This record gives sequence, structure tokens and C-alpha cells, in this order.
Amino acid sequence: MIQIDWQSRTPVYEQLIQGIVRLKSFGILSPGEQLPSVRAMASDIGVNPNTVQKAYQALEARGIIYSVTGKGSFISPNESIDEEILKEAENRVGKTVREAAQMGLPKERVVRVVDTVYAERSMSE
Amino acid sequence: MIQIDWQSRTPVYEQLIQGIVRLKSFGILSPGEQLPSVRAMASDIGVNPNTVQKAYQALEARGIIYSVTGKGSFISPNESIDEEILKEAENRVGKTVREAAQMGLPKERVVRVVDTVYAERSMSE
Amino acid sequence: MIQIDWQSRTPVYEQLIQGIVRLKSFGILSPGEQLPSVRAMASDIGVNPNTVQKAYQALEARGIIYSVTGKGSFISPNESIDEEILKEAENRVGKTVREAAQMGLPKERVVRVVDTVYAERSMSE
Amino acid sequence: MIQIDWQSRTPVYEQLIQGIVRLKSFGILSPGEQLPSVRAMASDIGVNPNTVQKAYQALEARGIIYSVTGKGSFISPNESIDEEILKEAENRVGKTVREAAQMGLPKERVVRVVDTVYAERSMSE
DNA sequence: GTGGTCTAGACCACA
DNA sequence: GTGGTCTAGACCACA
Repeated sequence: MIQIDWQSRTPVYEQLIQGIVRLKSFGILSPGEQLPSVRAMASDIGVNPNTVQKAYQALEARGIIYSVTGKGSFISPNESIDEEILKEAENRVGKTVREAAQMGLPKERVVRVVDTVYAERSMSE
Repeated sequence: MIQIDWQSRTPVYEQLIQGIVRLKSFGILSPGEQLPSVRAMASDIGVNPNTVQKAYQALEARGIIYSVTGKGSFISPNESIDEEILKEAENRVGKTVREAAQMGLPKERVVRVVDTVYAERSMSE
Repeated sequence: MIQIDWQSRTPVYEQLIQGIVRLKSFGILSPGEQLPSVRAMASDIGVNPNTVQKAYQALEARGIIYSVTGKGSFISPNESIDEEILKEAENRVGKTVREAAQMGLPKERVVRVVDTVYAERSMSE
Repeated sequence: MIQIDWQSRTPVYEQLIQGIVRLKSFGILSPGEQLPSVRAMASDIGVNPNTVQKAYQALEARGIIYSVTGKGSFISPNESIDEEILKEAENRVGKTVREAAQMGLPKERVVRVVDTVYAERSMSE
């Protein structure tokens, strides 16, 4: 379910975090649902258990999942958390756009890119 | 001329690269113009000469500057480079926006962020 | 596996680059295969890790290998790279021959040299 | 008469040496003819006098020119020297071809390049 | 352990 | 002085 891009510079544990958040935002993982155990997830996607552990802990710290000792990890029911995630994404966009602007990228080109991305999405739905 | 953000996670040599690219895109550094020597730049911004070397060599590999042993480093006359840099920036924006969209960030919020960034810029001019 | 000529004027990191390219072109290193770690390679050939780093990063920039922090460095699966390397070598030959011709070296002598080089090679196989 | 390629990696004084050798081999500079003074040559081609000095000394060491204190530098009448120059050129060709061969460049492609170079030359004559 | 960044400092060829 | 190479060694994030 989660694809790791080994060539990418974004750390594997980051990709894991974003992957799970995405699956939740798509409703593929619903509140209360149990996640694969650290070991299962690790062997599934061919990753060191430490890496999965790190991702789960970050997700728990952000309130997206919760862990029950001896039982496993579950998608958190908490709804209001989502806004925090969106804000993080928004900040990343802001930072990248600011850098591009400083390089001289005109606003029109940024707008065109944004349009393209959201057009792709509405088509694949 | 170039400000280093020591708190930032982006490596110093990367900030240097971006700084010089930016100065060139603003026309503050024009083709043929000589850059400060590796050592001068290093002591200017309080960094080890090796770090500046790394940045200069990366810029040379990208065709943005060229270096002549014994003479110095110069802004490359190559014109077509600029568009390449803009395309790189555009790609980064596209990638970040796509990720944000996958997280569920609505288009309106992305647009608002873009507007804000470019509004900031026009005000500071 | 890689021999460094300490007398040579071509920098050690350059020799490393060429050595790895050569091993790949011989099929001794196949796509996906893991290279010795920076530190292992360094101690193998008696060189500072920084020097190996420089070579590996140059190879990555040329798309010949790719590195994953925490995992290691691997021969890139990219196929089309090989032809690029041959073209670079071809260009170097062309440039050197052109210079020799300008010095007045007759074609027959160039041909004889080429014959000799390839004869050596077929004998050592 | 002599063009310096500042982008090239071959040192300026080397380019100077090769330039004069070439002019001699073309008969543009004949035995006995006086060369421009170090200073004149330096300002002609926009180079540091030290650099011209170095080139002249190397040429004298190789017997291609000779200097008379207080009078200037002259093209040497010595004919047999030329063979040495050809041998140097030949060695450079050999080295480059050997490297290309090690990269996997097939002999046919080397031969084709050599043919092309000498074909160009016979056409421009 | 693995790649990546950075400092401090030496040494070289070249201009 | 100027770029380029290299060593020795520290420190970091990541796996």
C-alpha cells in the first residue's frame, strides 16, 4: 500500500508518515482501524523496523495514530488533528514557492503549475 | 551580499549556491563578472574555504559559473541556463503542491498561499 | 579491485571515477549492485574517506551510481548512461588527435598507435 | 595569432607552447625569425608576463626556440627537434586512446574519429 | 553502519 | 593571489 522511493532525498520514515497520512485522508484507513505491527510493516515494505518505529512514534506525537502496549497501533479517531496536517503541508508549499519566487519564477508560472496539479487530480477521481 | 541562515537545515553550501543563483537572476551579478575568490568569500561569510569550493564547483558543474586556476571564478556568459534553473524551481513547486494536494489541502488554500508570497515580494520592492 | 597510480597527475578521485566506470563497462559491477561503503573503499585503497565521497558524489551527479543515506551506494540501473560515457571518451580522443594533427603528426603514425593499443588489449585478454 | 581558451583545463602556458609549435609546423614562423618579446606577447594576448616567460623557457628547453640576452627570442633552426615534438603528441594520443579503450570504446569508433579528423584537415587545406 | 556536511590546515600548479 | 586536491577528524540524520 505504501511505496518507498529509495532514490528520493526525503527520508524513508518521512515517506512512511506521509503515506499513512495520505491513506487516512483518502479514507482507506479509517479511525479505529489497526495498523500493521511495526515488524509486519517493516518486512512488507522492506525497511528496517527502526524506521517504521520512528514513523509510528512521529504519527503518535502528532495525534494521527495511537498505540496500546501489547495490542498494537490504531488510527486515531481525533478529527480536529487534520487541520494541523494541512497547515504543515501549507507551510511546505509556502516555503517552496517563496524560494522559487526568489529565483525569479513569475507568479503566472506558479499558478499554472497549481492549476495543472489540481486538474490531474480531478481527472483521476 | 549573501546571508547564511545557520539555523536552517539546508546545508551552507546549498544556501551559497542558491544565493549566487539569486543574485544572478536579479542581475546583480552579470555574465563575465568576477566572483570573490574562494578564500575571500569564505572569510566574508565566516565559513571554511572548502565549503565555498564545494558551492563554486557545483555551480561550475551546472554551468552557472566557470573557474580558471590562478585567475578566479566568473559568472558564466551562458544565457540558456536561467530557464533551466526556473524549470528546476517549477518542478520543486509542482512536487510539493502535489504532495499537499494528496494530503487533502484544498486548491483555494494553495492559491491563497501563493498570493501571499507574491504580495510580500511586491511590497518589499 | 581499483588500482591507484600515485605517480599519476590525474587526481585520485578521478582515477576512482574512471575505475568504477570501467568496472561497470566490463560488467563486473552490474546495475543495482552495492558498492563498498565510502569508508570501506577508503581504507581498501588507502585514501581518505573524503576523497572517496567526492568520487561517489561525482558518479551520482553523472547518474552512474546512486546513494541512499544509511543504506549505501549502488550502481544505477540507468542504461543509456553507458553511451554517454563512450561519447565523452570519443570526444577526448578526437580532441587529442586533432591537436596532434595540428602539430604535424601524420595519420599513419596515429593509426599505428591505435593498432598497438588495441593489440595490447586483445593479448592481455 | 594565438588564441587562448580560458575555459579549457589545459594551462595557459601549455596552450602558448602548443600555439607556437603549431605556427612553426605551419611555416608561419620560420627558423631564425624573431618572436615578440615576453612583454609584447603578454599584452597581445592578455596574459601575465610570467606565463609567457614560462612558455618561452619550456620552448627553449625543448630546443624549439633560443634566446639571446638583450636581443630577444628566435625560432630555432634545428630541424631534428621536430621528431621529439611528434613523439610527445604521439604519446598523448596513445594515452588517451588507451583510456578510451578501457572504458569500452570499440576500435572502429576510434578509427572513425581519426578518419574524420584527418578528413577535416585535408578539406581545409 | 552509511552517506553527508563541515572545519582546520597542508600542499600544488598556475597566473 | 587563485583554484584544486587531499588528509585528519568531528558531528549529524538516517537505517
